[in-house]
Amino acid sequence: MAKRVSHRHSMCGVARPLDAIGDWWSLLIVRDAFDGLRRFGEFQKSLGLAKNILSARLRNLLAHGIMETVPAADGSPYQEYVLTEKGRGLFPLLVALRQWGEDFFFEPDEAHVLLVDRKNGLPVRRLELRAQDGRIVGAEDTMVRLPSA
Amino acid sequence: MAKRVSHRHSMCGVARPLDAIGDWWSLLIVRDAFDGLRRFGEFQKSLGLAKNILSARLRNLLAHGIMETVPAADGSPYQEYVLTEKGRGLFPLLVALRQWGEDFFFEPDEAHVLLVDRKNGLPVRRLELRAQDGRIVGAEDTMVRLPSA
DNA sequence: AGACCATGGTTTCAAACTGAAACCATGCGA
DNA sequence: TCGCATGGTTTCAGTTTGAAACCATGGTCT
Repeated sequence: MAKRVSHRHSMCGVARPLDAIGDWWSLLIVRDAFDGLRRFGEFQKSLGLAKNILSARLRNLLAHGIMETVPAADGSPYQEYVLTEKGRGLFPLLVALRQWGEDFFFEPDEAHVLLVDRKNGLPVRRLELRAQDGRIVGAEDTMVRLPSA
Repeated sequence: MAKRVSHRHSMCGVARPLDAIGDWWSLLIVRDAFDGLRRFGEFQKSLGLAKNILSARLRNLLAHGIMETVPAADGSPYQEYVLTEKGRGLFPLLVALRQWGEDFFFEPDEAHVLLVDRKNGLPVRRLELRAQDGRIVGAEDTMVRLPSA
């Protein structure tokens, strides 16, 4: 479970997060958690994955501090799985994924789930990346700089 | 390769993109492609993955229209792999991943690669998600709305 | 108490996937 | 012609996946 990328360059800033998340199922679990799901059974029903797999993925998310268990909530003798701060930090990633999906995986007229502002129900804008001076920048406008200097 | 999530609800707006990407390796390939890598050998050296796996992942990325092959460039008799429009659309996702990594996987003083503005070498800002009215919104401020209405 | 059931897992086992290494193919240049 | 660089494919053992069966705990009903 821990040896997916044998950190050859001690794992770059993209590989390390990927390794922590684990796999796609984990990300779908996190998404469901953002949607308010908390119980083992809820995740299982929502995602339709095998219980052993769900169990392993939750364990991994706990181990990486992305989710944590809390004793109960409604008095039932079970525990619930909730996002940690670190887990909630995945929100922009999920939004990016969703917006990419909207752009390239749905016909213009095809109905799809929409991420909307709670305040007024209007769809949110696109994610935007800005430079220090406030310009919106894309891939072409940026580059990675090594730790160095 | 195509049956990772047996689209139970015909696959939501998050699962469908995930399915197309394939796996973590694919995302690392895309990241390398953003960094200018184009050749089979370059990807293999950079990522250190087995050639058969790289071959399979590239095939998958091609099949999903995320990358495409172009005849040559420097006259060599080989093809190069470049991002399509769809592939370039993954930029925000990679940025999200990178920023999450910066937040939770590096010590404050630990050196790490930085995404900078080409124009002036300054680090870019954080990704931001805004509502229609311009407010910056987080997970708590949003919800998903079903196709319905 | 005893039977039953809901929830949340673990175990088992066959099939699929992964990845290291060996092999193959093509197009050079010496 | 030989040798080599590049870009793959094939082979095969080891790992992972996932469906199904099983197990455990605690509550409910009678």
